[in-house]
Amino acid sequence: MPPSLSDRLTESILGIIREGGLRPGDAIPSARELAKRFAITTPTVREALRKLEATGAVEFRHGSGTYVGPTINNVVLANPHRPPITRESVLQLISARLVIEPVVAAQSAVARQPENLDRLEAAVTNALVPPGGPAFALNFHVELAAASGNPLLQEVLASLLKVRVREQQQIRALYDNRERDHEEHQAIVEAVRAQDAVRAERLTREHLDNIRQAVESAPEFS
Amino acid sequence: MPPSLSDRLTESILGIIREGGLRPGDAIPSARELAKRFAITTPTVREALRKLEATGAVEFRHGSGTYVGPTINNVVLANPHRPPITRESVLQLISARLVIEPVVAAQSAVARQPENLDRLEAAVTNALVPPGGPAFALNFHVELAAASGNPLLQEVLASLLKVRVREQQQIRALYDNRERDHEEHQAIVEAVRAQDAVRAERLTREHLDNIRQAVESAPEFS
DNA sequence: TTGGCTAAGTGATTTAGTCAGTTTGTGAGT
DNA sequence: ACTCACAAACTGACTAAATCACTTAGCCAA
Repeated sequence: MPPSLSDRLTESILGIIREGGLRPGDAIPSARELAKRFAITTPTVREALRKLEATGAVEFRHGSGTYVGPTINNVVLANPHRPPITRESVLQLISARLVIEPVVAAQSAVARQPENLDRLEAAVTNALVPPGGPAFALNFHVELAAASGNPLLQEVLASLLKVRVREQQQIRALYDNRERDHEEHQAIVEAVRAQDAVRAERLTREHLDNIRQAVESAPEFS
Repeated sequence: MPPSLSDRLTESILGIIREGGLRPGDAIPSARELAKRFAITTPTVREALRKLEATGAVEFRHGSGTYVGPTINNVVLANPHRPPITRESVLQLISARLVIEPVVAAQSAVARQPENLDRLEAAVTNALVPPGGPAFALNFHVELAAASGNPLLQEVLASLLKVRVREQQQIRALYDNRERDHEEHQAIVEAVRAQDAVRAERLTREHLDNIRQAVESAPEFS
């Protein structure tokens, strides 16, 4: 089964982006322009662009243009069409994080890189901004993975945590533990800064265990 | 900015699939049927379906129909539009796996579940089938994660390893270590079966370290 | 300088149709 | 009764030519 025209088109458009050295935020040629260039019609171009949109490779801005998306260089992604959250899936998520995050924290402690530590600090302080604040607040757990120096680990954690944002408000409404979170985050940062991998790992495990207990003790949510 | 018609449409189609209890492989209504049902036109429906196709939520079969895809219930995905492989990205991948997989193996050892162990055994033996064999061969490392009992860990590993298939042939051509792999896989399985988490973790780390050394000592590839 | 208007460019969607595969059932031939 | 060939009927793939909606930039007047 030969790849469809739409498939080849997505590859061609990605080629335009990559060979052109375009980065997230840059504009790509308009749909009409692409249609003319490939000698096809606009609906076909739009199908290809929609596929790229689904994976965050491009973004549409009505009336303005089409732009390179933030996750075009990602290797793994959070499924934008993932199933709705259930209590079970939340606990599964925390279990998975309990396996992965402590060793990632340990890795960050040994691979300490000054510039990433700064971002980690910022994430800790951002955590105390009131809800409704800027949406681009750094996420502590994602930055903790970023401090490992391996962008893949950051992607994995970011993808896993994107699931959470849907229900973040619900959980916070049930159990607002932001102050406690903040203290525990700060302790982890100190361990990472001290390059104490064992302590960073233990503190992260305890931190996530606390979160799990909070969720387990919370009543049902939709 | 209100969600576009296309966005709402993808959600509606997902609703049809989920409320209808459809599972991967099942057929969904034809594009014309969906267009009629939502009182819109087929190009619009196709855009929405293409978005779902990009994430593996649906699959097209020309002349036959549209079907529910294999990854519709995934939380994380391998980016189908990921950037081309480089030597650096391969080493990054192995580094990330070196962080994650050993603890996952340890988790599988403690969470031992008989039925998953059977699949793990099958994956080990499948590894020796000659190249060109069935494409649906179980992957040892994915099944090792599946044995942890947490489907999220399986998804993460499967997504990370999907990157590898593109270059798998290249690596194998440069350094065919299937027999050695097989021995090491078998040793890991035995540790898991014995519920020896510490040994499973150590063996997995050593195994990945060997792979890393093989890649590092290999000459450049495109 | 500021404000509002306008025109060009862009995405969003429609309408109507053709082409190209797949599936299924029917009927002729055995 | 069985089998094979073939013809609908259904499906996705794509085209063609518009119109609507939104954004941006420029211009002009207050």
